[in-house]
Amino acid sequence: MLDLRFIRENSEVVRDALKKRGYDDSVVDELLKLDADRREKIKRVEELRNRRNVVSRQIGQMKKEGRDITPLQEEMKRVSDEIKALDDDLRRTNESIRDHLLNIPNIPHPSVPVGEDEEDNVEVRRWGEPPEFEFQPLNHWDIAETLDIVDFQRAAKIAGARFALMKGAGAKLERALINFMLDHNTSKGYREVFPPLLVNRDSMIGTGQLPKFSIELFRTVDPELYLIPTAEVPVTNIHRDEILQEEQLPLYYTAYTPCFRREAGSYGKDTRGLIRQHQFNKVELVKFTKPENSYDELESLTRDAEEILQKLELPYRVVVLCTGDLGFAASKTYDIEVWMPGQGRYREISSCSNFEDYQARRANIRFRRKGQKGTEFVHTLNGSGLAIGRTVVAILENYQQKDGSVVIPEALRPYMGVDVIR
RNA sequence: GGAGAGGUGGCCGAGUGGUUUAAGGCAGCCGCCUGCUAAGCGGUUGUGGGGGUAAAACCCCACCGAGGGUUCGAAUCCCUCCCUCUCCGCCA
Repeated sequence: MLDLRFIRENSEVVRDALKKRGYDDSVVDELLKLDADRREKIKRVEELRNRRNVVSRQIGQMKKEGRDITPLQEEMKRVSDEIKALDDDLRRTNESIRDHLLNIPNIPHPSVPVGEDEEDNVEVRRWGEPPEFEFQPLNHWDIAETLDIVDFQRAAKIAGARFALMKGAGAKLERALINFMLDHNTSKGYREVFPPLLVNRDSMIGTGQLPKFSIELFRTVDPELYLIPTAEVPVTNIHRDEILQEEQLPLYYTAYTPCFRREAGSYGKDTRGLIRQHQFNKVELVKFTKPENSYDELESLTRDAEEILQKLELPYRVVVLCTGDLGFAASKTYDIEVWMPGQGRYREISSCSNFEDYQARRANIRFRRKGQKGTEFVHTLNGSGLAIGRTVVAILENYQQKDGSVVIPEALRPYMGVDVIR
């Protein structure tokens, strides 16, 4: 959420940001009107409240002295009624302002390239060479089914489309990758947490999933809770409504969680295989930082995620998302895309973002500088480190052998206990 | 699921309708005093918002788990909800 005062004082910046993202900017004018209206009403209602406070004190005094207070009481009755009416009015105005604010995306960082869609994302670096095969490389689902390590048929019977049943070495590969990544991340100074997988509405609003993107979420009915689409949600909300001390920052967390996504609107996309599932595992990186450090922290967070692919010796590239492709709450995002021989292209395996104070303002996460009055919002960042399912895909496809077996990357062998899946 | 207790400022803790529109203590910060230290004395200490100012100072409003209600006036009375704790039941 943006600061209303910021919008008031920098309306052109906000309008410009909305246009770059392909959003309608008329909301700015509506907000400015509501804001002026709000402040006018606050002024009036507070004057009335002040009058009521003063006179009520008088009444108490007079009553003690046994004087007649009836006329004052009658006047105050009218004042109170007026306050009540104005309060109702003001509440509606505030709600309307909040609705508008919650639906305005974050402002892209100046370094973010302007563009319409993923075609306009800009590659910033590559690592590794796509492997050469002396045979036609297979899709991961063909490899997996042959090895009998993923069963899509039975998963569909149990749950439906976009679910997978991992079996044998497939299940173990999943578990090995989780442990491997968590160990890597904790060695980089991230504190491991295992959060709730169902969260309340306030948490979803805090990180920006609600109210705008409810269609993407699975929800329980009684009580009303939401299945997390990413560990970003519960982990960022760890410090919701808190005031941190400057010395506590930066805070680094890593969490393994399953993630649940409706994938509404992606019908027909990646219908086969493990790429796009309703339930998938992910290891996440989350940072809380001081504002002046957040962009350096974004760089190091991205490098931390990249290192996992380097250790696994999987070729990848890093792209910076353009304004049109940038997520709603993000100011700047690097996608890490791993090479997938079965598809002959790079596919997203991690998304590392700086949200600046956008989530912190929604979730009310602040800090106090030593020796200074007042508070500031922290900056929040997160990135996948990494998506497990897609890493499985990358390993199966990049390490496939002519005989149908799959070699396990060396760094992963201590976790897998075997060198080859056959 | 049943029964009960409780949620007050960084912490402890008083407060059941009007000099408590949050006492007192602890901790923190500042200063003073003392040639003896975890001693004494005084002051100070939150968050958000509106106004004001060149910027301050300053003035005002709100905040005692959340939201409603009663009242001239609510931490205090009433209603709904949330959370925590204890006991019972059930349970991985």
